[in-house]
Amino acid sequence: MNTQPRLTRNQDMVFRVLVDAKTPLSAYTILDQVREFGIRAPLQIYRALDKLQGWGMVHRLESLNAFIACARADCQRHEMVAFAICDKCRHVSEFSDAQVKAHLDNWVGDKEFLANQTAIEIRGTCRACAR
Amino acid sequence: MNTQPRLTRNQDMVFRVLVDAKTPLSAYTILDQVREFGIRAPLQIYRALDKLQGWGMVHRLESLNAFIACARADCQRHEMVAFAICDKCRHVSEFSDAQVKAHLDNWVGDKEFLANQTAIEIRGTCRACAR
DNA sequence: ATTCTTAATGTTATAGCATTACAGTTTTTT
DNA sequence: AAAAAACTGTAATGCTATAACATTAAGAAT
Repeated sequence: MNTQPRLTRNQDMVFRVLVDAKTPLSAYTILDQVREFGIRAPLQIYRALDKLQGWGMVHRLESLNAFIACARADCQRHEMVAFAICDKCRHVSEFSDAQVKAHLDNWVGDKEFLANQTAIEIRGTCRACAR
Repeated sequence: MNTQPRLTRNQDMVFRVLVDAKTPLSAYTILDQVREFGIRAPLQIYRALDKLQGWGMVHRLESLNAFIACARADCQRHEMVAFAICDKCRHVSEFSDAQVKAHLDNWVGDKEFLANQTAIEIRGTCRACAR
């Protein structure tokens, strides 16, 4: 988890696209939106995403194969983060629960498992879509 | 979450492969192992996996795009399940933590989010690989 | 038993997601 | 200025998943 320098051109473009979209985007969708600025290949997107993830500015949603900008103004804190993903409108709520983190930490501690990264993704229907 | 009838030929083959492998397998890896029995197309695997997942006999590991047989002898109970995945040896520990479940239920309850399915996947290094 | 209905199968083609390999450029450090 | 490190560009390829359509098998009802 590196410390974050100034963004490069590609990184900045990718990040802006994700910030503007309120919804998760696949790498190829991002690509489509930056083609007009000269980016042509998927790898250019994936490389930028890797860096942005490393800095905690972007999260990968494993169950969607998609990416979303970090919801928190200050992207420095990296506690355990969880997502509630609406399967109807694709809205994503990001939250972090200290108690959930504590319990999982506890479990892996017991097993002497060295946790690196944790994905918690709840799929379902948000309140707005539930009617 | 259907009730489970007797397995069909394809379902049975796919399930056996997953039970024998102690480690998660991709759909295409499964396919390779059942080609000799006449299965030729990915879709045949995916269809069997869908059913097996519906019956709780197989879990999908979202962060690996892979599948694993349920670790519990009795595959009927479907509480919230979590996985600790070793990135070195690919060993997967399946566990379920009532307290984690309670906290997440709590959170989604507050938000009036209708949870359907929850993935909790901890990536890291297991004890055996940590030396 | 024959019909009706539903579920599962087989096959081809295609869509969507991600990485390897290699060459070149820019930026930072010394 | 030279060396090292980070980033970029491009093409090719590999892995994951589904759409569409035709067929077959299995179970239920009369």
